[in-house]
This record gives sequence, structure tokens and C-alpha cells, in this order.
Amino acid sequence: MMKLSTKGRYGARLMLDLAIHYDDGFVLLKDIAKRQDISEGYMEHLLPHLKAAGLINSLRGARGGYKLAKAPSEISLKEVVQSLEGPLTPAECVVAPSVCKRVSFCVTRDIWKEVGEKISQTLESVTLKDMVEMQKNKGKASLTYNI
Amino acid sequence: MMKLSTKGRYGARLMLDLAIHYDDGFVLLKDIAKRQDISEGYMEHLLPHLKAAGLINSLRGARGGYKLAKAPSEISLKEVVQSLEGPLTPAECVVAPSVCKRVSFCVTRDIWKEVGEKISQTLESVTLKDMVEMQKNKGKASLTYNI
DNA sequence: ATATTTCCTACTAATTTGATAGGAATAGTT
DNA sequence: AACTATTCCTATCAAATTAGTAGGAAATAT
Repeated sequence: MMKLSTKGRYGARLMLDLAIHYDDGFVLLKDIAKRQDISEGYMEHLLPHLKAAGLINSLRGARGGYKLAKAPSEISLKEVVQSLEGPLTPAECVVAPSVCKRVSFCVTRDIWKEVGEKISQTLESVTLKDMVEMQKNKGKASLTYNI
Repeated sequence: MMKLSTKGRYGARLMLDLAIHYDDGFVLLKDIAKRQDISEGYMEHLLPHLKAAGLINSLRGARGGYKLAKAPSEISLKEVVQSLEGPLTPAECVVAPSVCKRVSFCVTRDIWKEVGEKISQTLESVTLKDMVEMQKNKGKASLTYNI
């Protein structure tokens, strides 16, 4: 149904959490899981992908944990989602022409390609820093209106 | 993986085929299936959705078949995909807030919503007529370069 | 040494996806 | 009226994907 899987969705929240705690050194997965209300065991599966993409660093053992490999302003949501979900295109044929013999004359493929580019652009325009700012503003709003 | 299912992909091709044969009256599913190289039995499952969305008309019995309910220029790809895949949003929470208790303060949700709007805009800007034109140009190009 | 933490692999349950099958209802044709 | 062609409807099924659990090995600080 044209949906992100939990990989992309949880991954975005995980990285936002790391961005919020960017100045706190290494952050425990346990703590992220608790704050984000995501199963620690499942979230563990996301980390190798984020690490392979050069987005996070980790330290094992006591006092270990995870932290961003770059400043929040240097990491776009596109990198995060792409590292977890693969190519941001709505159809496989765009990125792997061999899956369909109609690629050379298929009009829908051209359109799927365009849609993928729009998705990429949108996600690329949002950095983790932007998201932290958005979060701060949300907190302020709820303080103003909900109390 | 942020992909359309075959419903959306096959549906787009089905509707393009109907648009190409818009002046030929009722078109046989059998013929569409043959031209598009899609299993007739499977494609049958797409038609009720397209009909419910008011995009096609059908006639049973001998001399029956399917045809567009409106001119190709009056049908956007968005309507087609949406009728088959449901809401064009990358996360369920955007359209069904009850699935997650974090919606009120979740930043990622705001972003998923924005991405969904971009996808909608892109698909809405393409009509079946546009796609027919694209197809014609492709045919011309292949005639020029491939022979 | 010991406690803590990441890291790695295997397994499993649930859901979704893609597809097939059989026949009922309908509309033209002879 | 009988016949043929077609849409329409429902049930079933296999394969793939997704989401999650479990157990323990490797590494690091104290």
C-alpha cells in the first residue's frame, strides 16, 4: 500500500532521538527504546544498516552506546530512510530494469521514476536538525495550549 | 520497501490501455491482459475498485467489456492509484491517528504527511491523456532510433 | 574478574501479496 | 428458446515479507 515499513519509521524516530541527545555522548539503546516506546530487540536490527551507511558510531561494553557520526544538520532524513528501506522508488523496475521486459517502452516506469525523485527531494530537504527544531516547537505549543 | 504493489502498477497499465483504446467502445479484459502481459484472472481483482471509484464502466455478456467512464484527460493517475492502493501516505498514522498514541507530539508524522502530499501532487498532475501522449512519443522515438 | 553493552545469528508468527479456480449472473446472437 | 461470450463474485492457496523473540559471543570500562 505504498507504505514505509517499521524499519523506516522506527529508524527515523531512533535517529531523531540520537539527534536530540547529540551532546550527551554515547546513548544507550535501552534508553532510546524506552523513550520511543519501541522494542529494544527489534530496534537492534536497524542499527547495522545505519552504521553501514556511516550515519552512527557505536561503542561496545560498559559506558558504550550509540551516537550520530555527523552533526544533526549534516544528516538528511533521506539518508536515514534510504539506508533502511533501500531505493526510494515506487517500483523495482526503475532501479532494476531487468525485472521487466517492457522497460524500454513503458510509460508508467517513467512516471514511477519521477515520483521517486519527488520523494527523494522531499526527504533530502529535511535534516535531523530541522526535526529537532520541530520537536522543540511542538513542546512549546503543548505547553501553551494544553495546560 | 516503500513500493507500490502490483495493484497500483498493473492498474496504471490497465487504465493506460483503456485510454489508448478510448474510441473503440467496450474493450475485452482478455485483450488488455494479452497486450499488457498480465494474468487475466489477477487483473480481474482490480476492476471492482476502479469501478467503485467511478473510473470505468462495464458491460456484461457478449459484446461486453470495459471502458473509461470519463475522457482520458479527466482522469488523473492519482485517482487510479488511490482507488487501488488506498491513501497515498507513507505511514498509517497520518490518516488513522488512533494507531499510535504519539501522534500529538510526533514530528515524523508531520513529515510523513508532507511526503504523502508531494506524492499526491505528482500523481495528480499526470492524466491518462498525458500518458497516451508519452506513449506515442516513445513509439516515435523507437521508430527513429531502433530500426 | 565482573558488569555492561554492542553485535550476530537463528528462529517464529502474523500479515500481505500475487495468483488460481469454479461457477453465477447478464447480455447479445441465432 | 437455446447458445455463447463475457463480467462478476467468492473461496482458496502458496510464497514472500514483516515484525518480533531468543540466546549467546565479543568487547570495553571499572
